Amino acid sequence: MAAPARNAPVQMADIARLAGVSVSTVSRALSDSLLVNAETRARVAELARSLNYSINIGAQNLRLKHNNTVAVIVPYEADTRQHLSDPFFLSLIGSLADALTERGHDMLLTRVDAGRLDQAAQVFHTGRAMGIVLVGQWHHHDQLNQMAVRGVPFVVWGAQLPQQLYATVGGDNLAGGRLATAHLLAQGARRIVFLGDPELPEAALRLQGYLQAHAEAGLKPDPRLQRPVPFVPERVVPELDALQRQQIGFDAVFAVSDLLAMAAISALRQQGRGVPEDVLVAGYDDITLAEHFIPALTTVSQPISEAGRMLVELLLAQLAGERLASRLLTTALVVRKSSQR
Amino acid sequence: MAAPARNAPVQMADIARLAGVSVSTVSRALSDSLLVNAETRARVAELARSLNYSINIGAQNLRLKHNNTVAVIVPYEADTRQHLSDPFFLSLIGSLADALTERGHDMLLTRVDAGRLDQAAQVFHTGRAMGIVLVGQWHHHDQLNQMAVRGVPFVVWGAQLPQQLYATVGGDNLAGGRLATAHLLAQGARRIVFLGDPELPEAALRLQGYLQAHAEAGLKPDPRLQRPVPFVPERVVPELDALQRQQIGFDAVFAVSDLLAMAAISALRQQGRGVPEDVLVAGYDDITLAEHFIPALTTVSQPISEAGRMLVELLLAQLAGERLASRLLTTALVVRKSSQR
DNA sequence: TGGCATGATGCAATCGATCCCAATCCTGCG
DNA sequence: CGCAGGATTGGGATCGATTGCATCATGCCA
Repeated sequence: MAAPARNAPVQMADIARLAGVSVSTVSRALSDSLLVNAETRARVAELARSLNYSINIGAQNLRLKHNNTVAVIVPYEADTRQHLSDPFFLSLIGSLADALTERGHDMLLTRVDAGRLDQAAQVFHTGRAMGIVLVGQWHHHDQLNQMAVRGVPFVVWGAQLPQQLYATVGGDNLAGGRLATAHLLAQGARRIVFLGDPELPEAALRLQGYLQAHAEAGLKPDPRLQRPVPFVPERVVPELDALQRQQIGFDAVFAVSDLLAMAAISALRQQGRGVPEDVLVAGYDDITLAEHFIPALTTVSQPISEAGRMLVELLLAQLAGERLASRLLTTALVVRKSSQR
Repeated sequence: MAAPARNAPVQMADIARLAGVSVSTVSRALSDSLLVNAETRARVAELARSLNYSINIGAQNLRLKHNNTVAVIVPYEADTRQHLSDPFFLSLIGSLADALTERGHDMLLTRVDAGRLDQAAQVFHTGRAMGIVLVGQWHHHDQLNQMAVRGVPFVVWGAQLPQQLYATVGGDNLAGGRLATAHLLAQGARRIVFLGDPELPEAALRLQGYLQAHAEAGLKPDPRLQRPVPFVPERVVPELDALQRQQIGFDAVFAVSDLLAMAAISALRQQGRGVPEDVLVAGYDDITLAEHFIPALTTVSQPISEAGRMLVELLLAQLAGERLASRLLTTALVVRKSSQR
């Protein structure tokens, strides 16, 4: 058994003493500097290994004034005390973790109150992270512009807005909304419910796509079919019930997230209406389960792992001084059972 | 507009100069020390606020030799290059993020090759984190015991094993397996397929529960019904096809994860067998979608957010010097459509 | 009026690394 | 034999904070 080096945070000084050299030399040796004699270098390296030494990153960062951790910040709505649960965001976090690990960066996962989004900058100002990836929907354009002006390096997953001073990566929400809607129309649907909160830039763009598709088909959708529900599955049932009560007919549903779409299908079932027999449904995100859901869910896929890589790439570019433009990722319609009679 | 403090990492020295006092005083003032005159204290605080100063955590940690970030480590299988996608683990990560945020800790999310699990300790030895939460299935009991011996503070989400020197938090897998199986038996099933890889301690325990339930009912399950599939939905189809080809009949399926269960339902559909009419199915985890799946999925729920809190609690206790025992979280059977004729 | 307790502040060492600037040793050449 | 110059190595300042101890002014009491 190896020595149980219990309370022994080995450090350079220890190695130096044991090797009979100075800390300077140890430091150089461990960073493979050619300035130190090959033999000494080997001896020090060996000693370090056998002592199970690992450098103190904090001290190193302080001295070098650098830092390779990236903060991934997920805002939450303080009022709903909403927890981290939407599969899409979780997947995005997973993909960010993968992308960052691949490039040798650490990932700090933090949550902040969406109302105090400027707090996000703290993680940068305190030197905990070199840059920030902001994940999630938000209504806080201005706060973000402020942060950008203050020189905080960050990128955002979300929609592109006019006058934005920061870089975003996001799916092409307009195209996505248009694709899904056009598909439903092509399948014969004429009264398509839109489920989503247009207060959020991403949902708003999808709604625009929805309207555009109608226009292209020479149709004008009934505005009563646009139902502003937040990203909360529980809110879907009452919405559909309301439609029924108000006798507003519909033959299809386009939801801004798969979670909402699935909740809708389930609610329709309760009402005794089958999908896709009676109502066609399309969702958004293409989460893992969309495919396995019954009926398999037609949806707009967002390239999640590309999103992670892209966000990281943009952030790193920004840190390197370049200023890359925002990226619009192409979204694709995935046609499955739920939208085909 | 506030001054765009572009490249100005304000620091104590700056405040000191502007306030006409020494850094010592600033340091004390900002930490509300009674040693400094109330008036000076206020002046310094005000100055700090107006300069938008925030302390450099790295330097502070170095000096104080403390640290409040916790590393959450998700091992991955190097061969499958498996990405972070299982909803259950992602949810667990979410709940950990919540629990840690609540207690004011930072969360470092890291991935390591499951084969080199000892690398996990690096994050501690380099001083990046004060402790570790290890998430996910593993076959690496020994490496973990090693880490424990070396004094690395960590807790594990997983099964309790004999001779383990570290603390775990996990669902009561035995009870879970027993509950689900007993329920299926009570519904009249007699030949229940078990889908899961018993190489993983958690799945093994669920299998044990499966066997126990049979024994309690005075039944002996056909061993050919135990199908070792990894946590990968794609592997389910061939498995069920094989059963069909080999003419091994069955009237129910118990899968060790909801993802597998859903894949199974979908595969059965392909074979032309309905759930629950022809085959009863139960899953495990109770992920968000289990409820919305059609048919709604009977499953064993694991208290995810409690899990997050518990893991954090155990880790913090360990860091405080106490050594709390491992925790077995009670699992509950959630009966839904998929298991009821 | 001198002595001393008390309150407020500053100096300088320290945390664990890095790296500039010597200092030392060795070798080769004039 | 002396010295230039290269190869190694060490000393000590530094990164941005914290804190023990010294210092200094003040006020109170004998």
